[in-house]
Amino acid sequence: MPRQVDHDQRRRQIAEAVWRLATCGGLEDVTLRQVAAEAGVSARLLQYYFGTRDQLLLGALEILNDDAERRARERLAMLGEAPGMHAVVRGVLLELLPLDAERRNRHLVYAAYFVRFLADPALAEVARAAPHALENLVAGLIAQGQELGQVSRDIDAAAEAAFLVAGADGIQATVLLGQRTPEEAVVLVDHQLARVFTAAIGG
Amino acid sequence: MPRQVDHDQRRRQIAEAVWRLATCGGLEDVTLRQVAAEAGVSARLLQYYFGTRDQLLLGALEILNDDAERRARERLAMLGEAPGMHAVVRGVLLELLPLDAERRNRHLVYAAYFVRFLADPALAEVARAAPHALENLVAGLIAQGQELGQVSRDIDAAAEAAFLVAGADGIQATVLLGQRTPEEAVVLVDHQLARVFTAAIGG
DNA sequence: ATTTTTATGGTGCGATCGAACCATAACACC
DNA sequence: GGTGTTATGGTTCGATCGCACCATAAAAAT
Repeated sequence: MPRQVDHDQRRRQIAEAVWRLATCGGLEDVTLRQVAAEAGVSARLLQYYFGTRDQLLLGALEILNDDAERRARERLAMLGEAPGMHAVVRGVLLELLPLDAERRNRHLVYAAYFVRFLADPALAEVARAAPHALENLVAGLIAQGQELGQVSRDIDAAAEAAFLVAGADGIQATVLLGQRTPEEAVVLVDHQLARVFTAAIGG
Repeated sequence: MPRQVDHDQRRRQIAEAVWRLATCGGLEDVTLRQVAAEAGVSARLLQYYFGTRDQLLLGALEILNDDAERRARERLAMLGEAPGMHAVVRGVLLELLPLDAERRNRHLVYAAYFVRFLADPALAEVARAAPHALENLVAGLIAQGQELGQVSRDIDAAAEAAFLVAGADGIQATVLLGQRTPEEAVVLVDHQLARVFTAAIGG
């Protein structure tokens, strides 16, 4: 059935236009007419595929989230088999940094949506799940590292995971603002990881 | 001269209306008419005191920054004389957390402006200075702590300062999103501080 | 072959936006 | 007591917004 594919491709084409506009001028620049022009379709099509403007913003965010999760899984799979706790945690944290255009734009879009997350319940639900799941994932990996002797028993896995994720998130913002290069950001993350994991970086 | 006072009070009154609207719906809700209604003045007055809408957004941000710096100095001064490195660093980091309505609203406004920081050069300049200055301040305090024997010589002051500030910034976001209570945020920051500073919290 | 569904473009309407413009009290200055 | 300057309200205009509505070609279903 090529129909569902076409349908999803159209939605993606429109969603990408939303992202581009949001990264440049925030959500206030994401007007139906501008999105239509950016996507190269008629404004009527936005209504057809998404409905109202709020639903368009919500839909574009859902597609972005799906992309983020899929790409993260791909990159983690590229670490090879049995990658080791250190490498996996590193991979998760690096996913939060704007190391390439794709991740940079993704986090810019999240920033544009941020304030709306607090007011709009529908958006809040979409954004609520991800960060907490990330922390738990990292906490679990650190705890596993403790059982394998790669991490000291002295450290609090949950507290350390929360601060690592939060730190990566904060460093992300500084990179987006141009106050730090992506390379410097990676060095900072690795510095903290080296403290938590006794083994060296190269697995 | 009561005139300058009146002038600044009017600007502040209008700026506060901008902040309130920005925290609720982002910058797209900050329309001239809405700001005028929220501030209880006529729309004409916004033009009189700020000019165009862009200048209004810029002016409101400058007033917010002045407030932030002044309040931070006040709170740091409240630590008493000779507060110790640990307490000062803690005070700086806690200033980044939304521990009360004032700081919460302040960081919400920053979040609403964030994307625009990247596109608008005038706004970028206002936002560029603060974070880097904070990191350098914390790095200097940690280095002082090393000379006083309160901090181990093994740690990298600059790298640790950067990650502490970034971590506090990331934790701030989780608190704003309601994923963590302010109390939990303080615990997380203190956990990291206790690692860096060998002495106990209570100075 | 006809009828329904899908996919697309265009147009128009009421509301709102930013900003320029006009009017005028209140006060300052000489 | 004129005479500017400051501080304020109101009105209006062209542009744009979100969106409802209408038309229709292509495809699917019957």
